[in-house]
Amino acid sequence: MNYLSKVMAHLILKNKTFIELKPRLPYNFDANLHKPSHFPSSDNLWEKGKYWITMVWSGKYLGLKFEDMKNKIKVVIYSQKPLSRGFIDDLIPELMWRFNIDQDISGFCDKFKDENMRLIIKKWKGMKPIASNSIYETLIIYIILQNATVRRSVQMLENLFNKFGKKVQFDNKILSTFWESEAMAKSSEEELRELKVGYRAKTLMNLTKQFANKEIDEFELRKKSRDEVRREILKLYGIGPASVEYLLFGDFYFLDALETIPPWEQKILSRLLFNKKSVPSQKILNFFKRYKPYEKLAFHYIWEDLFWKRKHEHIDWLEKEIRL
DNA sequence: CATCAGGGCCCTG
DNA sequence: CAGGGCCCTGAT
Repeated sequence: MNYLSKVMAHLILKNKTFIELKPRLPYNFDANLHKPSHFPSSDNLWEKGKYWITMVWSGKYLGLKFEDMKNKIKVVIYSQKPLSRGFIDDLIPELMWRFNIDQDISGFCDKFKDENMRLIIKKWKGMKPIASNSIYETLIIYIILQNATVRRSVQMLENLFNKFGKKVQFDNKILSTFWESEAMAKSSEEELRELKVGYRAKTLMNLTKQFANKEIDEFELRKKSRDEVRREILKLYGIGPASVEYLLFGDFYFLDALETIPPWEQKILSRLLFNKKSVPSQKILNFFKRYKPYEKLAFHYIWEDLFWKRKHEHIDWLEKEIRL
């Protein structure tokens, strides 16, 4: 296969399987499937009440379409060929986990009555952390976030998609997919560097090999406590306190895990909460203690509320803190 | 032009 | 435990 035909070949996913998921209430479809603070990537697409994302699962490339049906979620699973009953039976619990369909956060939504949080909860009640991806894929994203501006992170991820992933066509969309760790493990640090990932090539390769060698078991990790997960993940080369902070909340759904505030978030929260240029991060951490045991979830509500606002109103000071 | 910092982390001394 | 180096890119 020559280079051109590889680039052009989209997988056509025309087989459809319909399922319905029943989310635990309170549940907010749009606030869960779209996080405006995240950078855009070509493996997913959101519009009000609808969400498309690709998935690599058990060696198959899938397209998922979610639709908001009030208190249930309609999911269409697109695939190249019909899916077996067994395949679907394995997939459903994974969707339940990845899209955090069943977590109960009513304790948080009902508990806090301070003026600021009350108004934010009123808007976003039912917003939860969402992994959307496997832990391998998520760690890749965290690595390309490190020490880079948004534009560069986007560029790195798209380069990786184009080299190692596929393009799939379903429901009139063409989206990128991630890849299986084995595909990247066959590559080399030098080849990765050509994709402009810089010194992260070493980190990506290292991580990829550990997954390809099955040294990390995502499903076992999900059963462990917050501190066990933190310890295990920090052992990984290239994953430090900032990345693990995101991971514990965003992928393992620990709602209290708030221990470090990265510098750029510190600047934004200093302004938002204290109307000052730079407040010590300890002071910010102390502020969130009032939301115990939901410190990180409270952070998430405040953070995403700000970025939802940014979608339809210009916030001058915020724009200056977001380095594109 | 050159220099520098940026959604960090590792390694060294 | 502080601080230099790391790839690349756009800002200054």
